[in-house]
Amino acid sequence: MTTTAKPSAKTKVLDAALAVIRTKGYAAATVDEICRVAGVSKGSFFHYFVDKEALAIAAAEYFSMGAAAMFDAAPYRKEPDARARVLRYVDLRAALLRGDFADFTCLLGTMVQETYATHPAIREACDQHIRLHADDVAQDLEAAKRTYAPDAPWTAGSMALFTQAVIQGAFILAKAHDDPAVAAECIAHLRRYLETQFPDPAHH
Amino acid sequence: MTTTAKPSAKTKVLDAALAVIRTKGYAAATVDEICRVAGVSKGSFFHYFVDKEALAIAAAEYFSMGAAAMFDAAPYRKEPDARARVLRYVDLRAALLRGDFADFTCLLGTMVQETYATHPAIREACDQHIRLHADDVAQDLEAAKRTYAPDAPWTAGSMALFTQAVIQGAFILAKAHDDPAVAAECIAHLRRYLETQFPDPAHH
DNA sequence: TGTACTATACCGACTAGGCGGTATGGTGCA
DNA sequence: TGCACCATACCGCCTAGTCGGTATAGTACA
Repeated sequence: MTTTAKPSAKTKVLDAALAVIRTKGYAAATVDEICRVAGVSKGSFFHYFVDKEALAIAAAEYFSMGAAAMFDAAPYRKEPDARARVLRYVDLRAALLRGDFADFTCLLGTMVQETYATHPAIREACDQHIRLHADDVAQDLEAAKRTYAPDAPWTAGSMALFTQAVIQGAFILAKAHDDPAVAAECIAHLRRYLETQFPDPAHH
Repeated sequence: MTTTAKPSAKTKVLDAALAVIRTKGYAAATVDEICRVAGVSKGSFFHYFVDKEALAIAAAEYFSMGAAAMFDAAPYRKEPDARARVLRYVDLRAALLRGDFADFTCLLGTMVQETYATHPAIREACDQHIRLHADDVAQDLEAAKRTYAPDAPWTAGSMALFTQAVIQGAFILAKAHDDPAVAAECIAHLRRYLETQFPDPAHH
């Protein structure tokens, strides 16, 4: 994709919003700072977004669409076996833990923590996009379940949400300890759980 | 304990801070609102806390100590078998998902998300207290591992952090979907994982 | 016992600055 | 000429934090 040819002011604001909000949260992210980081005037900002809350909702969608495009284009998608696809998805999530926290942590999880009670529209947007991604994961899980664990006592949807919970929680612990390695360990446990729930006949 | 006889202004502020920060996050929680909820003047607030950041750090400790006392007094602590103790801890975490989100979600996870980059002292306090609790869990896990899974490829410490990650992530998903049941499902998966990692000879 | 002094707990009006948001006007392109 | 886009100056409110002060209780000493 990389539509870096002519980044419009709107796109620059959205990119800046991702960076700033992921670093300091929604409430502490000021419109002025987002404009400064975007290299855009306040007039431009309010030309595209009626208020700060609207930016947050747009940023949630922007983040979600970007992530979806990225996962959709990832090589693991071509893996024919559903079980392997699930595990490779988890491996990809672990491999993404590089660079600053603002580069790999989840905007949705960060925002919803502090807005769920005060900004219902933001909460709703975060929920929607988290579930959009979880549904993608659930499709692979469903396929893998049919083949490898047809009688498992959980649904693919529930397992998909669990994967997202582990990832979100891993981000929190990593931020707290200031070390992405903590998140990697958590994802390793998630992988082990999935392996046990989808017993591989080849390794039996 | 229940020293509810004469709640000092300081204690009232700390209780109010827990409620307000868990509802709207650190940045959006204003000193004025915390004072209002506490029924205390602003003068009292700054008599006990040099600034808002100091309150956050004190609140982290207050929350942590309260939680530690609660878990320490919980009946599952008397369970002689370490494996059962671990599982009953998880069951307790699930049982606690009652009432408003501000009643059962974690202050530390909420605060660290939005302060890790901007308030190092708060980040440090959250990390310290998360790990304090994780260390308690790790002790039971270590004992269970010795008996039920001596050759498992993970450490008790790593597994303890994983349990906390699942719980933190479960809170995020529950807030996003506005339904604590989501968190309960996640914790059920965590329980299943622990069961597989500590194979029970009785059920074999 | 009474009195002077000190320390601690607490109060609420106030300030200075930062905040989200607005008003107005300029610029480039159809 | 009109419109989309962008810039700057500005506004009013809200914020964390300050400051001068009061109430209460304990202590020292005659």
